[in-house]
Amino acid sequence: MENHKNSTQLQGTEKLIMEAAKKIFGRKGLDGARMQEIADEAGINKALVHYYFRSKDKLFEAVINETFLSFFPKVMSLMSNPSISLFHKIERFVDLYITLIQENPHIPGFMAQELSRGGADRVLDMFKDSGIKPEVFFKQIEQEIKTGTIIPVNPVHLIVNMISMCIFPFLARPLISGFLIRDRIDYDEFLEERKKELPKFIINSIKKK
Amino acid sequence: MENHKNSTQLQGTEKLIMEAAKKIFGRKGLDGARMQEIADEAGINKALVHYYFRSKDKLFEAVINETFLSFFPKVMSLMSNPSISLFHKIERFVDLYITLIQENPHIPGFMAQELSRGGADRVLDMFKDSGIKPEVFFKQIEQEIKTGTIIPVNPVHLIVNMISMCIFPFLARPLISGFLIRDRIDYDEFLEERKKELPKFIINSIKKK
DNA sequence: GTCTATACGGTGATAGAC
DNA sequence: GTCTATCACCGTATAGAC
Repeated sequence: MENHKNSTQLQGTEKLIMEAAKKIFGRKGLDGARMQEIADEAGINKALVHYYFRSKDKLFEAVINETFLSFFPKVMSLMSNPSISLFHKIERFVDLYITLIQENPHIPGFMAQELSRGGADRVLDMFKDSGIKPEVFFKQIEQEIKTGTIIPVNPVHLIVNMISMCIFPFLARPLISGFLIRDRIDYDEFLEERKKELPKFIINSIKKK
Repeated sequence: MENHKNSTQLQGTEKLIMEAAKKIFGRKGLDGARMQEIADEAGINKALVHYYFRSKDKLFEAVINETFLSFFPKVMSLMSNPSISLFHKIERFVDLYITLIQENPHIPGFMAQELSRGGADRVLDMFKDSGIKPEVFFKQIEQEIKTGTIIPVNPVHLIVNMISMCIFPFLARPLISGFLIRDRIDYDEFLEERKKELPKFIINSIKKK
């Protein structure tokens, strides 16, 4: 895999374009986005976008790479750190995950799109390239099961559950907001509450009583 | 809201188009899908699609309506049935939800797309039109909290958790499959296992010990 | 590097024969 | 109802001046 600059290294116009592209692609997808729209968002001319990234596909590719590279390593290095206890790890996972998405709101849109586009292979590749092994987390779970701290669970279901509950609320944000209005609750409030409640929910579900 | 025929009432060519459109729109989205592609999938001519549905947008609209109408009522009538106990309701919810999606694999794609397109209002409207009140479910939770059967939980988080864990695995299917290969497990196996494990997981997480 | 103007292809939609 | 042929438009991409 080639080397990729990440956005903090990019400067000036190129960075403007990247940020604009994240926003527009994240909202409308590869097909729905217009190069004109991205140019407008970046406050520059349409031709310049092509000057920097050659084609729409190339630009999309670049955005995908940067998005996942800014995300996976952080989460994964947490998960594969063997010196953090399982429960503590769950707490930090939820907080990190939700916080990262709050700071990069385009991520869920990309996840969904890239996955439905059949881009799973790419994601799996990045995974391997990151040099990080999820086995650490799996082993940790098996260990706690033996110790009797938690009840027997399939680690795959557990991790799927965790990720689902962190990401999906962002995709369903407009829907949830609709419900929250009834209670006069703000969506951001809801998320902050969630950072506290979700770890409890998860730990409770596997803890031995 | 106007009356809509559902797919079981449609016949012949019109039904062929609807089914093809579900498939293609679900995979590629409104913008990514091509009328030609839909026509091919239906085994008919492109002009005929326009003959039946006037425009691409109208067709998409029709597919969205039918999709949600074939889904919401079933789930919602379950949730708002006050004579089913909370735990039993959770079990049936998971099974019904996952089974419905297995039978209509295009649903998750639509959910994600329609939501990211800002179609939440439409969904909320359908909700209201269905004449069903989620309050029943909420009240039931509050009741069980008072009784002491379950620990105090925010009902909104609980329902969001339930829906997240049912839907998201379908969006992430290609990713999960990648992981499962390692264990020589089939995705359908995984789903069947999930129908059994998920209710336990949810009930465990709120049950008082 | 940044702009304006334009070429080019693809796609939604319609007309009209059968 | 179903087809073939065609139009009109829009969006990507490039050429070329500054």
